[in-house]
Amino acid sequence: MRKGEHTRTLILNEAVALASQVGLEGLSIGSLAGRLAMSKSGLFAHFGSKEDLQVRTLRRAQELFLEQVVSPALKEAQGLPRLRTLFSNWLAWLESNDDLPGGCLMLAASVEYDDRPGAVRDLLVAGQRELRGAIAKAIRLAIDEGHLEPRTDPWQLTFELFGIVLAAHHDLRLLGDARALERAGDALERLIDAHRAVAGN
Amino acid sequence: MRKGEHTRTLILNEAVALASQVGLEGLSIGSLAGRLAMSKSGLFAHFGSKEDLQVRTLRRAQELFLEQVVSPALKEAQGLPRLRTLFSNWLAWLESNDDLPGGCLMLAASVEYDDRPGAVRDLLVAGQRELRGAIAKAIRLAIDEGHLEPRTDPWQLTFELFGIVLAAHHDLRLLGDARALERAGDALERLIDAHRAVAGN
DNA sequence: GCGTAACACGAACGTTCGTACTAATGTGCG
DNA sequence: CGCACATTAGTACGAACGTTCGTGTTACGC
Repeated sequence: MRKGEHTRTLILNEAVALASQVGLEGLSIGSLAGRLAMSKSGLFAHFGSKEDLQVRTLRRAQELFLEQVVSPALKEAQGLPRLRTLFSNWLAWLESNDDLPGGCLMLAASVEYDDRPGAVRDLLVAGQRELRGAIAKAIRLAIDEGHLEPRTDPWQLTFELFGIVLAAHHDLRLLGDARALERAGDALERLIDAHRAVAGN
Repeated sequence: MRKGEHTRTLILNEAVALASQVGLEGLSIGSLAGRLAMSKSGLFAHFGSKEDLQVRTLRRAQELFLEQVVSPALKEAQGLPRLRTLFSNWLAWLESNDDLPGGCLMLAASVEYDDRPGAVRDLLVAGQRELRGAIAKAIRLAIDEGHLEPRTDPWQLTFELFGIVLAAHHDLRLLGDARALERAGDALERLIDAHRAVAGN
């Protein structure tokens, strides 16, 4: 009973790493089993289907993102400190190759499944909506704290901040440009600054 | 001699459309042949290998992008008019589902191949470098024309503008958010405005 | 209009894919 | 220790993959 869940977690961690490189569709049960030195059928028994494996893998990645990016930011004080921590954690997440040697799995899967209806896509959309909501909420709190201008549109600013993260991910992964993080940091800071309240922090 | 090239063009156009939905890796010779009502082997004869098909498909997409986005912009006057046209064409390209029912193939392939060395990745990187250079050059010209502040960093601004396009593509495709283009337009305008020279256009 | 080269086809190859069954392990409780 | 069950391995399947080959069938230059 307990052994099973343990190995399943082991499988999912490896699945996250592998899928970040070859994509959720390219993630094959055979190659995953090979990496873990176990049989294909033995691994498959933990999941009812490939789609189930894909969904669980994606959920594991979302968990990791929550643990490493969102939750630590929520421990910071409301307003700009929290907002800044959120995005600096996010940039660190893009760079960290511990769990995701192939880049952010959610971003990769978003492109891969934007045209493929199904459970994976639904999960991606739900996760994205949740994240966007969290960012917008953090912005709203920063407005309430008097850090950002009251006329700031939280959803628009969320959109633009997200774009900077996407650009950083792209340049980091495809172009291997180490300056991408620096550029992203500058861009974030300037964008926030443009919405700063006059007497703000 | 001529017949062959004609059908090959037909194949590549269909390949671009299909690959935009399922990715360059998901693009299978069998399904592509099925769409064109021709045999798998007959289609394969036009390309020495699958990688060759992938490379040619990507090149065709790059051609289309040049024709529909970059070239028309180069006909505009140097400076902000050209820069604005470039990005408004780009946003229209993201939206247009004529040739690319599954979104921009280059953006999809960038995520798919950011970890896969080979001819496809090399072509992607080269195309991206070329595009970035063209944008940075357009920005430099806008500075020379006195439209943008001289202290503007062309590469940094290129990075940030590109991020807005990425965010638009993401929201448009994954979330199906129709407001994405509007948001992107606002963001682009405000970003350009922030770098506008005091006596600028 | 004929001959030849270019083109398309169908069949088959070896592999790998996801999945289904069955048999042999291994684990943990009484 | 031994029983019951959860967990792994083994094997087999049909389908799809990229690729090769041999053979018809068109199109085009002379």
